[in-house]
Amino acid sequence: MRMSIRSRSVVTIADVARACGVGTMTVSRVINGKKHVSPEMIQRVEEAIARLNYQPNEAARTLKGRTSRTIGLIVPSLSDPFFSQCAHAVQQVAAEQGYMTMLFACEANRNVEAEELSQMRSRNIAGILIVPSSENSLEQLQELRRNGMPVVMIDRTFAGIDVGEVMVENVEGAWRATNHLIDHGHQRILCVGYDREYNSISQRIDGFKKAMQDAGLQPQHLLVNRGVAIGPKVIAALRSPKPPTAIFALNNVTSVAVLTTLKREEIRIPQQVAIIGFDDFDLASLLAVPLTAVRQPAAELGRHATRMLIDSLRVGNGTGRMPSRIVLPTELIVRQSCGCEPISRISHPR
Amino acid sequence: MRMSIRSRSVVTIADVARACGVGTMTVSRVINGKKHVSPEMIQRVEEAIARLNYQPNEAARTLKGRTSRTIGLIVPSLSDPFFSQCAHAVQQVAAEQGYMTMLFACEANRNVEAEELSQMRSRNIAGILIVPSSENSLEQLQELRRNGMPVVMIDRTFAGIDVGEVMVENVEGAWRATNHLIDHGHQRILCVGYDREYNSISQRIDGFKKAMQDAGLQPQHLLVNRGVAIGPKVIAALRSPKPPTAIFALNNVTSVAVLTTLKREEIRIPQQVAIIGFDDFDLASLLAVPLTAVRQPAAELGRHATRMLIDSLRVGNGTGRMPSRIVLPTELIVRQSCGCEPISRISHPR
DNA sequence: CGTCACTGTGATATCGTTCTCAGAACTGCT
DNA sequence: AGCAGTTCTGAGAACGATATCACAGTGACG
Repeated sequence: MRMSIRSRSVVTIADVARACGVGTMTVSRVINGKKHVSPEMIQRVEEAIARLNYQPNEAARTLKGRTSRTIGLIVPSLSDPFFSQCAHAVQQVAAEQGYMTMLFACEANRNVEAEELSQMRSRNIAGILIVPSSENSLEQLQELRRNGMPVVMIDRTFAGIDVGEVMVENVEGAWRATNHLIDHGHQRILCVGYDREYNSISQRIDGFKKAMQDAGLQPQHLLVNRGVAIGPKVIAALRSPKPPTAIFALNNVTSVAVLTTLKREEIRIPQQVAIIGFDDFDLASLLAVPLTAVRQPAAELGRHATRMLIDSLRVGNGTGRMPSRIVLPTELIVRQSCGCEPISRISHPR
Repeated sequence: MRMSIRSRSVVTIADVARACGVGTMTVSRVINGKKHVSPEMIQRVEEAIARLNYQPNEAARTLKGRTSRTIGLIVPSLSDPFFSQCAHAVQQVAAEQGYMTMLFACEANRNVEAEELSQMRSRNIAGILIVPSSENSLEQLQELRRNGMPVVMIDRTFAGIDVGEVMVENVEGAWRATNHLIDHGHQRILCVGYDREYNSISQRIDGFKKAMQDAGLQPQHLLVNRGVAIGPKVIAALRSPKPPTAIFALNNVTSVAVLTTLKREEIRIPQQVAIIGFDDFDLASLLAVPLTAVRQPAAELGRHATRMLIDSLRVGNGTGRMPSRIVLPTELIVRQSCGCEPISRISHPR
């Protein structure tokens, strides 16, 4: 009754030790590259490890107190290319540094986000990267911080929590985009978007306002709650007495929603209304009217955040220190939806 | 010297037991919903768990032999919306079933894929979902299978390995797309794509061939290796003596590459060349010429695969049984790049 | 030659959980 | 009463790795 059908092939450190005729500690020291092992012993052990195809059991290592060498990443969604690019970069950098990534898409569901955070605690996650979706999980994050868990927020922040932050220059980006429209002679510009509760979005709104006010123009806003169809409201605004002649869309999904509606209503861009979006995407240049957009360096965001997190794991294994802040620049990618000539006409084709 | 600066707040099962004045086994039984615990005891323990904010340590559970309740997902890339949608669905279904997802994008790098698989072994992953990128890791997968690890392949398979499979009807999809072009009167159709070594792609090629042969037409192919720019080759073909009048693109990235090139060269779609792509994407309808494409149910693929995997975890905890196979249907989304009228003209707007 | 510092090695305890087994208390049945 | 079969409970041994401590050996230095 002792032998199972298949021995499950679990080679343990003890097996390796036995094969070498040494103690487990010697093997452990070799695995972890610690001092106080003679060269020939290292070789002997390494041979045995290779021969037996031994791999350390991470669960045991984690249990014994070592960091789990796994970082958690929470994003609102993977369908949005901004987040998926970001996630990809995170995963890549983490892997380079010997960390695994545990990925969650919370789909902006508050309870899910909370559940995911609690799962992470359960699993001795080494650190957390999060594009936070709601203030509801702030308390939980605080609690994790207090226990020394490093946390880095990406793209958005909430006040009053000492976490690392990696953001983009939202104010500048929005300011530049708005100015570009103003330079085209637009005076009535509508700022459209969701989720004004996120500071990234509200920063963009600030940038828009500033540009308008600097030009002595009256900013107009159309901000709706998530789940509300924004298209009809845009159409309504366009049919009002003094309609906007340009639209500034505050993010990816807003741009797409607006473009879809404009197309359905056969409203011509940029003749009837110009549009600039915040957050560029791959296919923007292949659209019916190539979209002028503020490019956010999504992958860079992920890379920086991951490095920041892993750095703080390295140094701050004690109390988990050093919340810091990185702000990355954006770039205005001029295509045609703003009213500019096709790029191929004014510069070299590409 | 005993007290650390912060006690790290690790509430263990023993703390809960002590708080209730019972043994740890009783608490364990309550946590796992096992029999032989009195109702009032269950309540007492549950209260203490809530009060102390206790959460079981997954590392310890995993070590003790329980499944790690984590599944691994390997996809070639997250930038491709097909995979990111799929990944999202996986993550969602897994979460519903109480499993976490460990996500990897191997970026079609053979060594990375191998490394990831070995990491998974190390971490007592309960099961593996993979969109395989190369035959190189087949052996490793076999090895894992032999040790009772459930494996489900998504979208592609390789012969000679007994894993679960979730695929789409590639042959039918390609056949239908090709026929649609033939119905438009096209006789010289070029089938373009990468990665012919994947069976999903080769099945699409088969479907294309079959449709052409059924119609008594000569199939033409343009198949290049990954990393090769396909655009120039397409242009060359279009400038040949008897140029194709339609293109069938074998996947997402091919469609986009071809569209980009056609746009740059100012070749009109569908007048100069019609195009249908395999694998639809969100923005296809907003493109300069809305792309007719074969829609693959990416999310469904992920969902089914995850369910299959988790089912096999549930039943086959012994030897890891039941490789099975699911094939999902595709759908031809007719837009305008094939030469059809705009949808809004021939049916209700949407 | 004794003390010290350092290298190389292994026995043992420990991490937090669950499994095994054993016992206590209670039933029901001869 | 005696015995078997429940239900409820807990002590102790795992799981596989690492930290700690102990000990032997080797020079170095006074």
